[in-house]
Amino acid sequence: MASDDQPVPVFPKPVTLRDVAARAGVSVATASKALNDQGRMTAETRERIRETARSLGFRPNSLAQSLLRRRSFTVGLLTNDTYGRFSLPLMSGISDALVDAGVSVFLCNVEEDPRLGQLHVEAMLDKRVDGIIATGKRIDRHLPVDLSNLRVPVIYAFTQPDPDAVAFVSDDGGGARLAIEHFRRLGRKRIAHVTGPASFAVVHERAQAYRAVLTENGLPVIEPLLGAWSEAWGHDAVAKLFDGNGEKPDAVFCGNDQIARGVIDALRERGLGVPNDVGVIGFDNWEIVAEATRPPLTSVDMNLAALGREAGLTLLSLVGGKSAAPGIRKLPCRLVVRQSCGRPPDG
Amino acid sequence: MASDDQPVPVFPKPVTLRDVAARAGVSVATASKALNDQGRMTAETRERIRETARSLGFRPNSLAQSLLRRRSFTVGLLTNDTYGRFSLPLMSGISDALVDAGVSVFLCNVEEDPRLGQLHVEAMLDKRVDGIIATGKRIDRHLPVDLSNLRVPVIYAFTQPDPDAVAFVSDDGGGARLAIEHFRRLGRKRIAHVTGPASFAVVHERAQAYRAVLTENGLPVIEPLLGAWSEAWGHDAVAKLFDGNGEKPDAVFCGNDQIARGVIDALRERGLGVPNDVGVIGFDNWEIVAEATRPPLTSVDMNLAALGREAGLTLLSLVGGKSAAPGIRKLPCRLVVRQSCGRPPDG
DNA sequence: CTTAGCTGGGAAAAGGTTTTCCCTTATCGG
DNA sequence: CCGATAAGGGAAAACCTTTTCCCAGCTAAG
Repeated sequence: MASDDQPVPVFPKPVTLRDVAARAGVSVATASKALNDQGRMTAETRERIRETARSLGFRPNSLAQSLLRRRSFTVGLLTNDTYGRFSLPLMSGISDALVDAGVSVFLCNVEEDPRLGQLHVEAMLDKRVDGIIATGKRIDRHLPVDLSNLRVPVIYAFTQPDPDAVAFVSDDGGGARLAIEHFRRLGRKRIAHVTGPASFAVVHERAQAYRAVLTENGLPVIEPLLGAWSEAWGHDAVAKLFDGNGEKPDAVFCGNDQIARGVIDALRERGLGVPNDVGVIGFDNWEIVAEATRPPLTSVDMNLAALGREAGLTLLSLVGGKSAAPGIRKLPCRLVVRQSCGRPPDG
Repeated sequence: MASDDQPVPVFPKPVTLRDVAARAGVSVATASKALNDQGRMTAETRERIRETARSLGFRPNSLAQSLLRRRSFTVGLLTNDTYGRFSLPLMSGISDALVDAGVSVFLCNVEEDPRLGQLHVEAMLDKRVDGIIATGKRIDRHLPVDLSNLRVPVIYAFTQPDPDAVAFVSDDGGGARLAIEHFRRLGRKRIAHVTGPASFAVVHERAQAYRAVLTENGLPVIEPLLGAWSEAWGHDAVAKLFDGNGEKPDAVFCGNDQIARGVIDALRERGLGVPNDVGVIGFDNWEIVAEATRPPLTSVDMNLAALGREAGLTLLSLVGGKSAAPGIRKLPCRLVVRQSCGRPPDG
């Protein structure tokens, strides 16, 4: 009585199926059936109910549906990639694959904190997610959580904790091949490889592909230079490659775009032109870096969005009760050609 | 009969409160009360029920709780920041503020697609999110969706669609002040400003602060150079600033870290040393860029995680029925000092 | 011994939807 | 006109939890 005027904004009560039914003069059962194309009734009744629902702005309460169907139409995405460089493109692909099925995605960044990971996983399970997708920064950089023996299906993207898990990763060996073959086709003869630390599995996988392609083609193999994933390392590596007395490389395949950036800067400092004197290819195709490089950097793209799509669709089929063979699925990379290797294809 | 052996993994049925109650020999009502510290019963009964729940691994079904409480303990985060450079730190802050309240976050990237935006917002509302946080790439870069008159509270972070909305943004003017004051304290006299396009509100806000601080201190104002948010523009801007005949700047305040990067590279090409000849400060403190710059870049950090925290907490109080004054809340930036201005504070 | 009051615990409704089963009425063939 | 059948629609259970009563039994005061 004292205060009819609330300053707090009051939100209207959602309209329920019951409201629709009452307004249309039928039972909730009939209303439900009308809206879901179930049961039998005259076309007019069905249409009348639908029209009523429309005019009232009825939207079924997903919580009630989920409770009954034992499916929440949500999935969880776990990541520890703070800046989202990998996980966001992945997320886009996943979301893209799932949005049409009406599935939404909980994103949880667990950093490297097992406690936080545990907390988020429990929150997801309590919310009855239909499944979980776990990503890492790299295939052998796992999340600080144990997801085995959960009550829901789990899919790994860009990481693989154990051989029995269902995992989608990029074919890094294939990506390396793509790069080296590209150099070869352009006539490059002495191709070097500057990459990240030995502690990463992909470093070895790519190095192996690098050696294989060169050997297959009778080109000299320069022992890959392992270092950090940084620009600074790219810079230093150029010193090792170009400051000696031996024959100099005419191409450098880099483990990521930042290394490539450092390599290009260092080459410029030595008066070597890219792409004329030396061709450079990066990895990751991190557009914001690759495009800003001078010249714009040709780079191997891991197709993360596509990878996310596949992971999303597979999770969906798992949720639907189908089974999926355990193990790794490698998805192909693609080469994005810019101007750091010379002779772009169309021009 | 024909096939007892399913190859599909079968997930165990979740244990319900009913199971706990049956096992403990009480009614579900009593079981519920025992677990929620409600109602009256002997301490032994309560403990027995709790022990039973523990041993059975009971976790309450969040969907059922939500249905009853009319709160889903989820919020939606809308963004159009594909690479997540801004939205991921924001997300971390939000998540951090909400996880203790048991709230999970749906992340939706709507790109620039109104249809996708609509789709995601409807999915969120159907899932009965308790509220929505909308972010943009910049304060005047809005999402392609209309969030007014929704059934749930909405908070904007890093963007503000209209003056009546509740919005949290960084204090870009204050950030600019921080940078210029820093230069001034270090004794820089001719401070230039190279920034983004005129179409961004923050460009003007920062430029105004830039002019104000210089004027207050009797230092010369060099008309800010507006261009793109790119390295290339930073590069070009140096030509405009340093290739003429007039007196040269001894400091450049840049609109983002990429511009700063371009500026530093261009200065180096002209034989000008950073920080000795020219000091440089960036904006955004995008660590992966700022730290890789040579020398490492001093940069204004927008405290996005803190901003996300505030936004999250405010949304929570709004959901709790409290009200929040409409309008913008500006949160302070901070200056992260590295080596691009000379004389770091401690050493 | 009666009655008020407390204690421990349970029955049932509520939340919103879907689905199964049942009932009523109309239609049709004979 | 009778019985069978189909058509249209409704009642109620189910999903799982919380919360509001309510009841039975006991204690203590009068």
